[in-house]
Amino acid sequence: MGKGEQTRDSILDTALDQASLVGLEGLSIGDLAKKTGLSKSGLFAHFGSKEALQVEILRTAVWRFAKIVVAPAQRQAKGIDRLRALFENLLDWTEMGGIRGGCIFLAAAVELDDREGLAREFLVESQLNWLRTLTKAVLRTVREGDLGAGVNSQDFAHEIHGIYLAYHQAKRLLHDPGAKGRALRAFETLIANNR
Amino acid sequence: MGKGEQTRDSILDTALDQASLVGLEGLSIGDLAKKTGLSKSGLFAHFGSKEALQVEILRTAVWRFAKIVVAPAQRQAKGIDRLRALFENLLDWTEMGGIRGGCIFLAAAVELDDREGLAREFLVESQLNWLRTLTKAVLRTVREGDLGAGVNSQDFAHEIHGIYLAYHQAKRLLHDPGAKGRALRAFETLIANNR
DNA sequence: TAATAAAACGAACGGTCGTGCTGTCAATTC
DNA sequence: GAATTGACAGCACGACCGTTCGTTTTATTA
Repeated sequence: MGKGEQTRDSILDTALDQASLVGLEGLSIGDLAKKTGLSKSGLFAHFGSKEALQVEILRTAVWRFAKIVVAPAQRQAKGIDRLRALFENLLDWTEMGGIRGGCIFLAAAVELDDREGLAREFLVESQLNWLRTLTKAVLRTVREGDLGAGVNSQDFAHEIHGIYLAYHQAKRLLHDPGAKGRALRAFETLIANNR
Repeated sequence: MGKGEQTRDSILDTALDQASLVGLEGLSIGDLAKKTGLSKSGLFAHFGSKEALQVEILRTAVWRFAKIVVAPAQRQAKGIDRLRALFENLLDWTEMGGIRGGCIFLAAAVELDDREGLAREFLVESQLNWLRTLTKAVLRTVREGDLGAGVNSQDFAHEIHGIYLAYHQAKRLLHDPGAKGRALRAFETLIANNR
């Protein structure tokens, strides 16, 4: 790995963390340069535009998400175990990934939903991809017999996603200590109601 | 109502809409002045600081939410009808309220969750208040016999909230035309599973 | 209608924003 | 070890940021 690539990666590490705190738009190149010990123009040259930087931040996040949430779950037996692993990994993925400001995909979702451009397009594709992964895991769980044959896998995936969203907000905005317990409970109830 | 108050209200109408599009921080006073036909300093004098303006925007949103979502539901019979009215009003409240950028409480939640200050405090109080309203409606539904006695009203309220969050994201980020149908289905399934 | 108070304006403040351009220094390649 | 490429710094740009000030216009009250 050449020098440039190395610097670029360390910029993106810092940028991801920072963007989770202040948002993709709120993030400033000057501030990021200060935090990484580079000059503003030196940092800027790595990406060429702020939008490109934002896309790369999202790409970094996707990569980390895959490593922390998806990959370990694939090592579980297909069916309910794998689905549960996906969900439980999801709950802690930002902490595991060293991201202080919470799930950047949720932050970006509300920040970009009215904008247009490459960052939005990349985010939409990522989210669709995640929902597909979740849906597929549900479908396999049905096939394994751990969920009833009448379960609509897509609806089910969205319900799991909703539990995550509520959990995330309760934890990060309301500082609700019961958030995680409630999320786990909601997940198990959802499973139990659809056996 | 004096002239000042009148102007202030029309500023807040525009500001609420704009903040829903670009966020509470992304909103700029100069741009807002242009859109309302005022000078920057003239507008600024109404609030004294940007943070105060943000709080007033949230207050405006709360007021409108109460009028569109909560008040009509109170005219329904207590129990399942009222709970359902709350949920269904919730799904369309931003369109009904003439807010183009989606639910500002969700946008503000991810924007403010790492900040501190009056805006964050106001938002937390608002969200807790909404969850209490929802919880109370669930509790009454249990008492009316439309939900089983074993239902944990607080958990139940959070699950409804989660359905809303997933719906909102699917609609606004993914432009999923099936979002509303799925949300209504999820709600009814949740009710049916807890009778 | 005159006196008073409220509302809005215009200009300017110090800062920061994203983005160029030019030069220099260091790393890679021959 | 020289030549070439790439990484980064320094400086400047025009634009816009939130905020303050003193002044002028408009609305309210006596």
